[in-house]
Formats: sequence, structure tokens, C-alpha cells
Amino acid sequence: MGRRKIEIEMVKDGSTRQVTFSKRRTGLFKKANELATLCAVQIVIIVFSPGGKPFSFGHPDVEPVISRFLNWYNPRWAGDDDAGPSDSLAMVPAGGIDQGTTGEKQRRMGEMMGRLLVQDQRRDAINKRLRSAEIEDSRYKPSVDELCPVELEEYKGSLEGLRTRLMTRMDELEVSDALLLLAETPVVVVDGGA
Amino acid sequence: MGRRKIEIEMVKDGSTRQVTFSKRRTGLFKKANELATLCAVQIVIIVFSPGGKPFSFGHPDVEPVISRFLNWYNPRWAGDDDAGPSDSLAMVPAGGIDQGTTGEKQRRMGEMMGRLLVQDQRRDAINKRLRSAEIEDSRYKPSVDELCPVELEEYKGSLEGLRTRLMTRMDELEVSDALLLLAETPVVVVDGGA
DNA sequence: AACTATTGATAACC
DNA sequence: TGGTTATCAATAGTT
Repeated sequence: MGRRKIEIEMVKDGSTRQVTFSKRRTGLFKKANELATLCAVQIVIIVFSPGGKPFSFGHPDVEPVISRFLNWYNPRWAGDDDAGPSDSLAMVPAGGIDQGTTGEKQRRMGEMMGRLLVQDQRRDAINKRLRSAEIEDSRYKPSVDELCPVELEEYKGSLEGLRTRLMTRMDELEVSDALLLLAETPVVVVDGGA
Repeated sequence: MGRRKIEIEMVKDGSTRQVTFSKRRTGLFKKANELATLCAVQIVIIVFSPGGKPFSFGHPDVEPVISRFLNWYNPRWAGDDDAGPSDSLAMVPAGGIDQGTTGEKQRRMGEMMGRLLVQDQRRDAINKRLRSAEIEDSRYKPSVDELCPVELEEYKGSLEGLRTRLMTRMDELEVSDALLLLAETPVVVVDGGA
């Protein structure tokens, strides 16, 4: 799709590869956003940059979709007879935990760590690792036109009803807080920030 | 990109929405594969169909990338002084667990469940849920041209060395086995199947 | 970063 | 549901 056709093989030049990565990642996230909007579906993308830094896209957000995945086979809800997997999200205990902007997210990372499957006494070690994680190229600007707040009740209600009302949301930042809210404490995020 | 330009808003007609979802999901996965190949990066996409069924794409596979994410801040490796996050994958204990084709994957799902953060006594409940999860439209055919086996040593060695030799791999199936190999037992998958 | 010549993805059709 | 084609959109190379 450029001036010339290229083979789909690793770009040898590091500089060019970085540029290609940035451009295509932007395009991929945009495509994901379109898919989520057009079809009203949930989607998550996680990708490591050539420098090894993680970026993520999530609709309506990273956390709820991850939670839904984990709850898909989460035995916590298995007692509910034939409650289909589609109902799993509705059963996620919405703790009312809210979230700010991207910057705010990262600042609250240490706090969130305590909620995970990670043991409490390991927190110091985690924080140490967190400090060593620098974003390499987090210059992505969300091209999302509209960003409306997602009602908490949406997550409490049926997934069918929710699906039709999900709003667009783009994320690109350290994935840490993306995959960390998952296992033991499914969390629903309400975020009206841009 | 079609006969006519369309607005990015939820497709109202359910039938059309399903078609749009299938086509765009295919396109998105293809884009992800290209990004992964061109830039030699790891990527995971998880998306729920309009019917609520999960599909996933992973390069080089779903599991190792998820594992890398979780290990990113996994305190298990925090003792290694300033070992950067980029090194986390290299430290994932490659248990030598192999995996077959997509069909085989799903067949071994019940077995894999036992490896998770899920407690053993919950296995029955999990399997019950598994049985109720039917794939809605899993007719996607990987358009990957080449699919070479990934050497196990790659995962044991440095991530830098690994990154340049990752082969293309496409997955589309129930995500169950995608997000289940993660927390307590990071697993590296070796798969030479097409 | 911006700009375009091109290729690539896809909406409507079949 | 899977294939075709007219169009629109993403992007490779360049400035």
C-alpha cells in the first residue's frame, strides 16, 4: 500500500523497522477501533515494540475485556447452571474502581498491583521492576472522535444490552495495568477521560 | 474501502454486521501478522464475535505473549537486579510442553486447564463451562505462507536473539487456552504445525 | 513529520 | 456462505 510493494519479511534496517512499526501499529489500532465500533464487539490488542515495550488497545477498555476472557472459564460462575459464557461479564463484580487518563493510569499502577494474583509481600519487587520499565515510543495519539463515559450499570446488566452501547476507547500505554486487573479481582473500569 | 464509504458506527442489520465482523476480523488478523513479521514483534489480539464467542491471534503464539505480559511485572524474576522487562520472556521456564494444530489444541484444553491459577478442585466446573462454549464462526483460514517450527532454545535465550527468528503463526480458536496458560505456570509452546 | 503514488482492504453484489 | 469488483483507505518511499 505504498509507493512500492514490499515483501512481508522482517525489515532489516532498524530505523526503517521502527518507522514501519509505528505506522502500522497506528493503522492496526485504528482498524481494531473500527471493528469494535462497526460490530459493537469487545477487542484487545497487545503488542511489543521492537524495543520490547508493550502497547495496548482495548475496546471499550483493556481491563474489562481481559476480565471477560478470564471469567469465561472462571469456575466462580460455574455454579449458575447453564449460564452461557456471554453472561460472564455481567457477573463480574464491578468494584466501582475508576480510572483516569493514561498518565494517571500509570501513576496508579503501584496501587493496582496490590489487587492481583501477586502476593502482597512481593510488592516491593514489583515496584522495582515497574521503575525499570520505560516507554520507548509512546507518542500515539488516539484518533477516536468521540469518547463517552461508559455507565457502570452497563457492566452489571446483560452483555447483550451492553454490547450495543459500548463506547469507543483507545489505549496505548504500558500494558501493565492492562493484564493486571484480571485473575482474582475482576474489575470494571469506568472512564470518561480522553 | 468498499464500493461506498461508510460511517464508522454500529451496523444496524445483524446479518450485515456479522459479515462485516468476519471480513474485518480476517483483515485485522492479517495486518497483525504483517506487523509481527515485518517488525519481528510479538502481538496478541483477542476479540469477541457479535455472538459473544472469543477469537484470538497470536504471534508467535498466543500463550508466550500473554506469558510475557504477565511476567513483565512478575515478582518471580524481580530478584535479578536490573534485569529489564525485555528479559522476562527469556526467563520463562520453558516446560517443553508442545502443542498440535488448532483442532488438537482445543482437544487438549481440559488438560491445560489444570495448569492454571485455577484450583484443582474447580476443574469439573471449568470443564462444564468449556463444553458450553461453542465456536460461532471459526472458519478462518490462516493465510500465512510459511510456518516454521520455533526452536525451544529461542525462548530460553535472549529476547533479542529470539525476536529476529520468530516465525509466523496464526491462531483462531477459542481463547480459552490462550489466556489460561498464564499466571502461575508460564508455558512456552513449540508448534511446527500449519 | 508531511506528502502522494500505489498497493491493499473491503462494501456491495452475486 | 464464499467469490468478484469497484472504491476507498493504509502506507512505502520520499522531502
